[in-house]
This record gives sequence, C-alpha cells and structure tokens, in this order.
Amino acid sequence: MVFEINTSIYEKLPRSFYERADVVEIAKDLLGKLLVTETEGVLTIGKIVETEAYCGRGDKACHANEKRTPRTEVMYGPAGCAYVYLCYGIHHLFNVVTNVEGQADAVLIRALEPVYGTEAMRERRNHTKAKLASGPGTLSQAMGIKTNLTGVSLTGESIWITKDSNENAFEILADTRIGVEYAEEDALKPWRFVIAGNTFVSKPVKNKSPANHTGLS
DNA sequence: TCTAAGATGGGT
DNA sequence: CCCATCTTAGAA
Repeated sequence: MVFEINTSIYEKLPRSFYERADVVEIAKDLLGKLLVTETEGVLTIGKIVETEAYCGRGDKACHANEKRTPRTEVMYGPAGCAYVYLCYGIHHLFNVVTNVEGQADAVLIRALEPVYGTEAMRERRNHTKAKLASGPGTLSQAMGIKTNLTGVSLTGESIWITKDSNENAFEILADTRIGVEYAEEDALKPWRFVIAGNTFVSKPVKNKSPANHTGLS
C-alpha cells in the first residue's frame, strides 16, 4: 500500500502544544505523531514511537539542569523550537523545546517508524542493514537533521510535527531513560516512553507496566 | 589553554 | 566489548 501525501501533513502542531508546563505529558502526547523534514528539497516523514522527557529543574539528566550555558541557551528560549546537539562527536540528537521561555524543558525524540521517503533515508544512512531511524542519532541522520537546525522553529518550513495522531489507539509503556546513569536518583525516573509492541523502538523496555503516574506533579 | 567525558551506534 | 570522533563545560 502506497502512502498518500495529503495536506494534513502540513497541519503543524501549534506553539501552544509545546508551551505546556508538564514536559512528561508532552513526551507521551508526541507518540504516534508524524515528524516531517523538508531539507534540500527532500521530504521525509516518520511516526514518533519513542521519546524521553528532560526537565530543566531538579533533573540531573537534563543538560540545562539548574544551569545556563551557551549550548543549552535554546532550551531556555520559546517552546516549539529544535534543540540539536552533537553527541560523542558523531551523532546529532534532536529535541523539542517545551514550556514557556525561561523554563528549560525538552523532549528527546529517540525513534521513528519510517512513513515516507524511506529511499532518501536509506541513502542518508549509507545503505545500512540496520533499521533506519531506531535511535536518536540514526533518526537524525535519516531525517537530515544536523546541529544547524538548533533553535529553528517547528512551525516553520524545514522541520515540524503534525497534528495527526495514529488513528488506532495504542498503549504507552514507561521505562527509565537510556544513557543517563550519571544522573544518580534521577536516572530512575520513568521518563522514557514507547508505543507498546512497536518494533521500531531503539531498545525493548525492561518492564511492561503502562505509563500511569509518571508525571511531574 | 587543557582535558575528560558524553541523552550513541555498529561491528566483533 | 570496543572505539570512532569532537564539542562542551569546567578546571587550571
């Protein structure tokens, strides 16, 4: 079955979606939505199947926790902008800035199920045998996301997330975030979210409990 | 200036 | 398990 491009992919989530105060809720809400990039004339689309929440206050895993540096300045800026940074000198990791200006929260997008433009993704990924966008670094490579997109608004024309949710209901599973062992007690926060049963997640979840009382409050 | 470490990924 | 690869933050 061929994926038909219809105008709904241009219905971008408004800034108000990202401006909400509970980054954990937003991380869950982003599951099932479509991430779209149009760079160098190439359109690629992936369904978001895995996210992680990072809170600027009281979360040792967050780059902007209780501190402001040149790199994390964009996280303190307006909601709905991209925060892209280079990890291990190789991987470009894509986050969505949330909450009002001055509150440095963000959601890391960790895995996509390719929906459109898979040939372009495959080329960008150098014809790997591995999955195209299952992991924050590979996802950015497949979608053409680099650090030059940091600070760019998701209401613009290069990169955005659509209002469209998956039509089918799905269950959300929560787990601890990946690669943040250094964050002491905050490493235990169940702020990684995946669509249950989706095979495009970067790693299977350790537990099978649904994401219930995982929020900030 | 100098340096250690990092929200990774792919191959062995 | 190993390591490529380079920016960043914090120390000196």
